[in-house]
Amino acid sequence: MAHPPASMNGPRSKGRPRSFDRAKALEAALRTFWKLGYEPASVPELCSAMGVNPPSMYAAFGSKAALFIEAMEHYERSYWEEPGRRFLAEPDLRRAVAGYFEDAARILLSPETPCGCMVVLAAVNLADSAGEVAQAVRRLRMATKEMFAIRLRQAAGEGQIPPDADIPALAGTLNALLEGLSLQARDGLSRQELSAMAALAVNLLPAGSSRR
Amino acid sequence: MAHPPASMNGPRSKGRPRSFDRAKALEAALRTFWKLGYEPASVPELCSAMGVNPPSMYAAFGSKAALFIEAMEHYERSYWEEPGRRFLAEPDLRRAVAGYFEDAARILLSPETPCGCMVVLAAVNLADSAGEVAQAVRRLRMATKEMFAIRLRQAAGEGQIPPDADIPALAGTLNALLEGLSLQARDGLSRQELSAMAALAVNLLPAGSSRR
DNA sequence: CTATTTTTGTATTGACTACTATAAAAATCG
DNA sequence: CGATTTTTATAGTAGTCAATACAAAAATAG
Repeated sequence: MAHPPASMNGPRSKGRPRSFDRAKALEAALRTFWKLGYEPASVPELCSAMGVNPPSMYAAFGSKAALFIEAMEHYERSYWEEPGRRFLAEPDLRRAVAGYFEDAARILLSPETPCGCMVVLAAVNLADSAGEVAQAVRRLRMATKEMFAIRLRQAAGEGQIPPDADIPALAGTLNALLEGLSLQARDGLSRQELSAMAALAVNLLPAGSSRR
Repeated sequence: MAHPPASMNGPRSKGRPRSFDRAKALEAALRTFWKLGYEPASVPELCSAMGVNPPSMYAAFGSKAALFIEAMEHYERSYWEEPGRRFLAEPDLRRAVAGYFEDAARILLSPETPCGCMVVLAAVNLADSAGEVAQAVRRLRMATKEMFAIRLRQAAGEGQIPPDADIPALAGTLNALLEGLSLQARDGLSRQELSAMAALAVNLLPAGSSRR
């Protein structure tokens, strides 16, 4: 515990250097929250997974709620940002939807990570005291729905779906199906089952104006 | 507290009679679990809603877990049994699906009850110690999926969907969408929004053999 | 009546929760 | 060097959790 671990900090500040890697500790916390959920993950269990004692965790992250929110933001960036970019960039709407739900099935049942989506599952049924966490999670869920809506508006402008399509309802339904898949993943369905279900998502889209 | 309240028990047993209505207490517990979730609903809070002290609750129901399971079974019978019967009895598959999801939207956002489905939402993210509850909830969720599968097999036999349709995937997708709607309901969507989404469920069904 | 049985309310149990007071340790600054 | 600052580990804090020990109360049985 003599030298500071490899971390790219600027000019060393004055006090005793931190003896753990903040990013790795956050990753460990993410895994624990993802697997157990917000409230079942106790602070001692989190700290044990992080390899850190409670006072160090509180000094570095502030509180259990702040640690969760930071872990969730890291999760979103690590797992969903790139699929989201592909979804928005794919010119063909049906290919975009099929591709996104394929990505989702892969993420939700990756053998290397806990089952299901952390944002959907890890913060359901919170006590009133965790209102801060519930708010942050809801905001992220709404962002995904809005992403669907953006891509659908674009498709409506290009005639890939009828111009009078009910875009909020479509976006909401895609979002509901996506969140439902997380529950299925945690209930133990196989990767094949989940992929077969994801492939049906495109059926929710109404026919393009070129076909009617 | 002199006479036993109106209850249709057989020959009175020996000891001091119960001073509360077991069925009404169960109903109050159901509301509390439904609104708060399994773990956030504390025993003192449950007992307060039931108008009963903890020892009486434990004598009547056994444990918090047993109380939840009994409340959930009562919930299922009270709210979903009849829609399920209609779904299985309706001869036209598309009308059956549309009707069931309409019913669901109404139940999930009834102004008189908490938002969302108790079976889907009230027992997500449980601590390991609540394994008994998690198992009971999962069993009920699987029963709903099996109900979809039964009706789809019947429809495939009648040519309302292609005979080679992937029925497990279809049933799973309908189930995932239904469960996703519960999350949307709890996230604050309106009855109109939820109904519009529910109406899209029939689009998941492949065209009947008479059309290809 | 007394004996027995069951429910009642009060008050508590030990275990667990998130969080922190304290002081020693380890770095930089002057 | 000594002074300052920050992190560390130990050992707690107060509060809440599900579940109960206990004895008074209220019924039936004989």
